[in-house]
Amino acid sequence: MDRSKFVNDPAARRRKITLADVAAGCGVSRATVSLVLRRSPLVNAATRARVEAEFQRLGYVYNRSAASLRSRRSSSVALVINDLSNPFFAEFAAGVDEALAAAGYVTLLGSTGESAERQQAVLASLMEHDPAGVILSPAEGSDARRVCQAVGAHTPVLVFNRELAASGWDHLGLDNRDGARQATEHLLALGHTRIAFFGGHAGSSSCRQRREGYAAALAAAGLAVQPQWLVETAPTRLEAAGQAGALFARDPAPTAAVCYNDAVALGLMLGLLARGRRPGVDFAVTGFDDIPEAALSVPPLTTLAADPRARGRQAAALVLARLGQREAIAVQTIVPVQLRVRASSCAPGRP
Amino acid sequence: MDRSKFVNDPAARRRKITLADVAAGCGVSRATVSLVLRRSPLVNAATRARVEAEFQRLGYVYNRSAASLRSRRSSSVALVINDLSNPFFAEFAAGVDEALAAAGYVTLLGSTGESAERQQAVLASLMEHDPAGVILSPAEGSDARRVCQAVGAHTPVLVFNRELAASGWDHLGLDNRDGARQATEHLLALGHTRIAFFGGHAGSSSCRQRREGYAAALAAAGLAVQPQWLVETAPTRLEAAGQAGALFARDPAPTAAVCYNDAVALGLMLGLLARGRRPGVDFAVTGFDDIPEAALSVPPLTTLAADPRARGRQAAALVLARLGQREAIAVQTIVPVQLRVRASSCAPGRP
DNA sequence: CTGAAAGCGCTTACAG
DNA sequence: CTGAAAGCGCTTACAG
Repeated sequence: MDRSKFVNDPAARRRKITLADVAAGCGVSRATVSLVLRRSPLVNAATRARVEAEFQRLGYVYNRSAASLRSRRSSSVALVINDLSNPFFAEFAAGVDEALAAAGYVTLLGSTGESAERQQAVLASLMEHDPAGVILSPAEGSDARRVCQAVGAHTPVLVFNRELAASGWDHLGLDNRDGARQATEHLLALGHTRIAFFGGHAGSSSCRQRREGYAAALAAAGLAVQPQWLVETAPTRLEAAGQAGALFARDPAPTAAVCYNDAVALGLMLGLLARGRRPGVDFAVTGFDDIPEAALSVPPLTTLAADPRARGRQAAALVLARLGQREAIAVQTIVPVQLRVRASSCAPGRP
Repeated sequence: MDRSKFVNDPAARRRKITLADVAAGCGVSRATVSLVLRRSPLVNAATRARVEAEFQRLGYVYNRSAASLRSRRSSSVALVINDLSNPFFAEFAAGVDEALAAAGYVTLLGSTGESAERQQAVLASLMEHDPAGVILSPAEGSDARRVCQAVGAHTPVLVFNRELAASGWDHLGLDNRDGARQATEHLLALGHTRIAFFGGHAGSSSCRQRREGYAAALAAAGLAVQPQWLVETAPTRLEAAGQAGALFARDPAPTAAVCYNDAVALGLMLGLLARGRRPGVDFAVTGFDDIPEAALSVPPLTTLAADPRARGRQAAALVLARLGQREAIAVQTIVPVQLRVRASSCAPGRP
């Protein structure tokens, strides 16, 4: 009797336990085991107990890919973001993953590093894994048509943060306009009248919207926007620090700046110090995002809180809600942001 | 002629294009198309061109799950970490994802929130997606046996950061002992002789190792460790700030502290300020991790850099290297950490 | 170099 | 309530 092939053949020994093994092990059909797996009420309680005991005994692991293939129902969702090293996106991703896991989905992660080219490759690769839906925070310069081509027409997409013109997809965004308006009104209420808008690329939708809110608040106060108070920078700490001088190139110089985001505001504060001006004493600064460092900088930064983790949970809920009903019209969700007043926004003229 | 079922049936219209469609579309067998997909040199160049044109024309998307099922080769790797809101792990995850994507794998994300219970559930869920390997940064209090049970014997695991006793898996860790030794020697070289070790749970392997390095450096300098200079805290800024007073409860008080990590060090600095002591002037502090905030705190924090993104890439490479040869012996990789000297580590006795 | 057939592990009608 | 059969989209020997 040759049992060696069962005992020694490594391939045989490491074969994974399948549903058929369980069925054979307790003398029922594979269909019945499948019904037990999916908690069907059709199965006799005694049969169910026998099958479940066999799951334990054999150490059965459900093969969800095989199930997805047959049932045409995917249990994964793709999440495509710029970069996890940005705490705003890291928190967002944590919220997405938390909500997807709670709903029984797994998160397929992809990072674009803010490159539209890489975004195409990442999307193509993720689509081969047949996600039920896609949560996409588009890289700067994304082309809606190319993204559409990569994702196809059958997979619902939720676009987060940036806009993707005319894509026809659901969108979840922050109320950039209102946030910048709140920050500007806060500075006006402190007595500032010469207020700059500092940082960001004017071409991006979020920067445009924030500038609109800033301009609207000034206009409502009867103040005109001075062109030399609109300073463009990459949205990074480093570039912002380097551009601080641009605010004081021409008179009248501003006494406060609404910054594109927290990174820019923190950079500006460093740049101000380097020029002998004390942020929060000689010059008022506000940010946008409320990243963890905002509360810890010196001085602490007045900013707008968007709660990215909650936004992640919300994005997951929105994309899951789409799975049943793909024909419906696209939903645009705009989330309010909250002003967090800290010491960086001082009154003008304080010594 | 009833064509309505082809034109109007939504199920028919949204049917995805399969390899069979492509084969039919250019009059070859499915096997040939499969060979084209996998870039086999067996296919005639003209045939290959025809098939590839058909991919374009039909907008074919490869179904990697079906391929994995048949070929028994997975193209995903599971990544299980505590929480992306910790910048150390976010950077690590970014590095893992970068390297996996470059190798053609997709990252399946799971977060434990530092709960061993949740870790079991997350692992079970991820295993159902049949990852080729698992990268696991164990939650505090993980039980190697339970983790083994969830992962099974057939999937290679790379354990990151913490140790998982006797699991028999590959391990990638920081040189905690040497890092703490470097920090302590740096403070000794500045002239300190009363140096505390502040923060962390003495039960965790990383805290134990860092304390060892600290004690070794003191011993090498002929100094004894004073028990009242060993202060335990949760590894958070908040708890660390609250425990600052413990350093000064008994004489002789220390003039410097090697902290368990950056979060603890930043908290201690706040706690020192609250007690009227100026970190970097009256008292020297070092951290561990070099999180982005370390360079920006006031004063900037002397700490040990572990380059978590590079560690992520390394972890991905290690787990991918395991895929072919699962029988081999476990590899323990210890990565050196580098001291970054900043203003928080002052000399003693400066006014 | 290409094709016909079997099969990966599951689910889904359909009988009984 | 349970089982036999077909099939999801692919790959893999095996013929030719």
